[in-house]
Amino acid sequence: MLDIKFIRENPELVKEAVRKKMINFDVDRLLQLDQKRKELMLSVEELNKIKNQANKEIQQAKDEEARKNIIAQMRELDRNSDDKSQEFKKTDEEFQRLMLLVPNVPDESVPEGKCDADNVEVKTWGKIPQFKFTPKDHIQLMKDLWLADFDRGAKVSGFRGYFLKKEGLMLCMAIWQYALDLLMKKGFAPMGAPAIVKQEAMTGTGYLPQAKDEVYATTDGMYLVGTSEVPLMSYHADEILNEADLPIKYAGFSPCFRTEVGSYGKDTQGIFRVHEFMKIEQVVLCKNDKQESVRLHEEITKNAEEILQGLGLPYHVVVNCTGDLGLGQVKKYDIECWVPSQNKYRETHSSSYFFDFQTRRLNIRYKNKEGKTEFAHSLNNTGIATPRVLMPLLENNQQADGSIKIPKVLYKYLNFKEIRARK
RNA sequence: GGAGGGAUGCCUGAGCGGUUGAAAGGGAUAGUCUUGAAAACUAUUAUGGGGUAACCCAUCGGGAGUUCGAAUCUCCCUCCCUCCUCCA
Repeated sequence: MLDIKFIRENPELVKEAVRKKMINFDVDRLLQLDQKRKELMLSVEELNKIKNQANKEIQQAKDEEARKNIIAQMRELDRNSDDKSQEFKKTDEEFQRLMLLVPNVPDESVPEGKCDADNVEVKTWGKIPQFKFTPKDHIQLMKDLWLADFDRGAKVSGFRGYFLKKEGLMLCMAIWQYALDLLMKKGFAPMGAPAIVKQEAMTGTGYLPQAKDEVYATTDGMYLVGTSEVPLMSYHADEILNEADLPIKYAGFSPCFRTEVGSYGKDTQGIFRVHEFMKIEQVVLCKNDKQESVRLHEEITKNAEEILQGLGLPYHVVVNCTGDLGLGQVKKYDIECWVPSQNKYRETHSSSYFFDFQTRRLNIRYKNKEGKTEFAHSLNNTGIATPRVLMPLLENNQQADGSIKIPKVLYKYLNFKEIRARK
């Protein structure tokens, strides 16, 4: 959510943001509503003032006669004030509804574009492997090595269902531990976060009402999170933090659920795009300062790069174009790992910052050195997501004999160094 | 799932339907005193909105209602606690 004052003073900037992010939103209508709301609020307050005064007079009234007189007058007044306050309530509700749909303004450095095809590569790392044999895709590898069962996954869980088996699961667990250890060394506090949350948490982080179709709801009105960013950001909702404690860094671990509507036909096979997965997520709260947000954004992006470098996975970093930004995001980098079978990079990480867009919705503030309360800034990035990362990991590390070489950094978490073909 | 109890400011904790935006204590901040510290004393100490300002409006978990008037009464919701039940 943006500050209404900012929208009033910079309507053109907001309209530009709407255009660039390709969102359907009428800024002028919001501003009209804002004006109307302000006027109604003033008249409601004026009526309240009169009522409050009259109530005091009733208390101090000398006799029953005087009391009754004032009460009679009040009744008259109430008839008018009811209409006004009803109108104010209606206007305010609509205003609040629209405020949740106003997009954040993208940074100047974000390239303009429509979709992920317009994202701009800013960095590459690692050597793309040259195979002297025909490499298999991850699906074939996982089937051959008994790392997953997709047929029974579909039987039990439906479309995009999967079972992780044997070394497939052990590998995932090793990767979690590896990523968590690395992030803990960087000062991130590990947090096991709930995956079932209330609506406020989804709205506060900006997934509702905007992306309603993409989240699962439970029968009792709760929601399944698509990332632990949701519970971890909500963790400090309605709190006033101390500036000295910032930045706060969490490494959240939770299952993640995504309906993947709108992705029909995309990545229908394998473990790249699934309805449920596990993710370690970097979540950061910092002070209300653009430089600090930018600095930390680079930092959490580097953390993810370090995780991938340790795993030896070739990747590139793209800066997402305006059309590929979420409602609240100011800027976003996607890190994409090389996938030999597809001969291209595929997204494994997403690193973004929001300024106070989320913290305004969640009411997360802190006391600054002058003793004033300000909204914090928020950022987040993937640490590692499984099983998705297995796709580049298995494919890039496959050997001519069909086995998989395990990256050295995972040795300490596993009792095997390669996964051999089964007979 | 069943039966009760509760939610008040930074914290603890009072609060008869009408100067209660809210007692008291603690904490914090500033000042006096002191070589310094402690103690003592004094003062300040909620948030949001509007206004140049005086000041005004809203807020006692959230929402709806009763009333001229609600922290206080009624209903619904959320959360917490105790007991029973169930359970990885």
